[in-house]
Amino acid sequence: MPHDEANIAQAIRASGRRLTIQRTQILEALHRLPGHSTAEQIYAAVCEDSRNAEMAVSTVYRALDALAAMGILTAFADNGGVTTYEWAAAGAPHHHLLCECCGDTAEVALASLGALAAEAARDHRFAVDLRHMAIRGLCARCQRERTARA
Amino acid sequence: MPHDEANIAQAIRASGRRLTIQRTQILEALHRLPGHSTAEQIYAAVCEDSRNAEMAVSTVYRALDALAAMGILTAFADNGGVTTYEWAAAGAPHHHLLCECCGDTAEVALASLGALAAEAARDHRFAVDLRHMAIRGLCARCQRERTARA
DNA sequence: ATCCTTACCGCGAATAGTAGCAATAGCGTG
DNA sequence: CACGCTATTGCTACTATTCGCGGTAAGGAT
Ligand SMILES: [Mn+2]
Ligand SMILES: [Mn+2]
Ligand SMILES: [Zn+2]
Ligand SMILES: [Zn+2]
Repeated sequence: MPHDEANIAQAIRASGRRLTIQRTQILEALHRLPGHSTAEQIYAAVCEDSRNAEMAVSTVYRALDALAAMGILTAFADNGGVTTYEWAAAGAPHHHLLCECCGDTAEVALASLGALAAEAARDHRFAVDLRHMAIRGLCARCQRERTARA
Repeated sequence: MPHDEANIAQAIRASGRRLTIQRTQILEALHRLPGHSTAEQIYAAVCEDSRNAEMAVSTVYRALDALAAMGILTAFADNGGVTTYEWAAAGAPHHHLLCECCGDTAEVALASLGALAAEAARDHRFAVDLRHMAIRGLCARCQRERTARA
């Protein structure tokens, strides 16, 4: 969860990983980008900075994967199936409502997910990953359109 | 939800879609395959049947998509990100617990998802799609391994 | 049975993301 | 600071899935 340079660097090394220039540049790009970003967007942001040498896209995918595995970033698959990243520490813990119809995504905090996690733990000894969870369904607008058409 | 030939055929036509031989063969393959299947597996099953002429893979993807949109099949992205299909009417309504660590998936019924749907509807006018929902986290075994290692 | 509309098919190209591998470069150690 | 181990990179090939297009064939209506 550390959001500042020094702590992130330390966390990366403490986990047996290495702080490469590529990862540094990716983290810088993430600091510049607001909210949710995809690997392609982050790659583009890295390329934009003329001080950076060229980087392979696969490096971005692998770096984001590693940062998410460490809990520094959170990831979720948006409606197009594209993986989307965000600082884990950004704002309050929240979840995503993805409309299957229009593709819209909303950030919300759902209290009843606590009960879900408790039930899964009690009945199935399963530890639900609540961070940045994506829930699919229909947004208000698309529900209206669907009932209007029927 | 119809599981038998005649009802499915009728539902397909009623929705303005067409019951092509390709779709018939895909439905036959689905009847043969047990549990969850991926598009590739269904494609392989269609090809296996020597009575069938060759079919393009993209046709399978499109057919499964259409059948899922009609509610005849349900789909969810398994741990590898591979889309997995199942008869919507098969067994009791259930959900999936996907272990992010070992990739294992378990089928369970979670009562507290009702409260989640209610909360999303009340606070965000969002209709959660509870059918075949996939929840990620850590299975019992992987939790044990993780605490043992720490 | 014949016609007409248009949903659907096959094909080939494009996309997001992963995997394998040899070369490179962090970083803990002496 | 030089050394060695191995995590990581760049590249390329590959997988799962989607998309556009011109041709085909369901199936409702004469
Ligand atoms: Mn978010
Ligand atoms: Mn299932
Ligand atoms: Zn919507
Ligand atoms: Zn597991």
